[in-house]
Amino acid sequence: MDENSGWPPRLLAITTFLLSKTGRLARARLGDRLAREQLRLWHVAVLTALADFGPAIQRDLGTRLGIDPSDLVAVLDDLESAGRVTRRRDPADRRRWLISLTPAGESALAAVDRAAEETHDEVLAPLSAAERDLLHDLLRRVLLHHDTRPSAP
Amino acid sequence: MDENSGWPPRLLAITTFLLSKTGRLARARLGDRLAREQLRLWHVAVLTALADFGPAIQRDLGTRLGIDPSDLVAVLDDLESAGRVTRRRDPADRRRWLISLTPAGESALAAVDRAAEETHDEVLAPLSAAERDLLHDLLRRVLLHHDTRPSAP
DNA sequence: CCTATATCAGATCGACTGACATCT
DNA sequence: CAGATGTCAGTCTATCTGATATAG
Repeated sequence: MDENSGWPPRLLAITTFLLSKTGRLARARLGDRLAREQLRLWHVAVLTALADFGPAIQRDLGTRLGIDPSDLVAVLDDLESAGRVTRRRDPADRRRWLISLTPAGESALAAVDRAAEETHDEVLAPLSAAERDLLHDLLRRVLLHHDTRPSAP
Repeated sequence: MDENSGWPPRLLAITTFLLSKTGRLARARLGDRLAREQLRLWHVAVLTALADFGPAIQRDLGTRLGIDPSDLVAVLDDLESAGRVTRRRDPADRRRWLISLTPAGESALAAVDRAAEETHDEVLAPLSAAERDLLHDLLRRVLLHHDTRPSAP
């Protein structure tokens, strides 16, 4: 089975190489589908955070999602000009912006769900449903074990 | 378990998101260890290809590994100036360079094996040995299913 | 005065594109 | 001449740094 893959067997033996390659594949395919909805991955991360945790201060969004504060600016500019989030000053601390999801943002999330499903069918095609669940669980445990991003504000 | 992870549950539900994140994690950690040996990931790919398949024409290396021919130039420049590969003109077709592994290249590969093992212990820490094998097999099947890179010239 | 927040300008890196000299 | 091979210059994107204006 190694023989017709084209990859050097020594490379295929390195699990982190496989992770890196499949990760890049997954990112590219998901990104393609999201682009049809005028969305990028960071946009999705922000929308899901607002949907799951409610309105948030810009800075907290950044630390929670692990996106650089300076890059978050442009992401929110995009989402705001598309009407998917609103930026309001926090009356209690006027340095802060309070970010909220709009109905347009919620419907964008519905499109994200469809895009994710389609991407899974494509990317995980060689795996059975049970194997997909298994892969999901393994990856989830790996990610959460290493995560430095989050923690409570 | 979702509650203390910091990530939005909706994001964690997307397998391709997990793949993307863990892939980036794996790439970063492996890259750190390889940097100690003055190696990058593309350097490793080239060295393994030469070790597994023997000397190769530059262009075949590029198509086999899926690296852009123009980027391969710099990768080989690095490896050659470090004495890890040699570039010789193909006497039969003087447009072509014939790339060969040197003893220094082989010993670099030994260092790569150590780096990969250390990285696995770090990145896959939350998984048992059996689970690591399982993850490896699942990722391998996903990657090989999608691969467009290889095939015979 | 010192810190926090948001923003902007720029460096860096990896992947990709287009032009080109050399050789078959 | 047409096509293949390797090389160089430049673009594009994502990520990260550093400086700055405003507010607490």
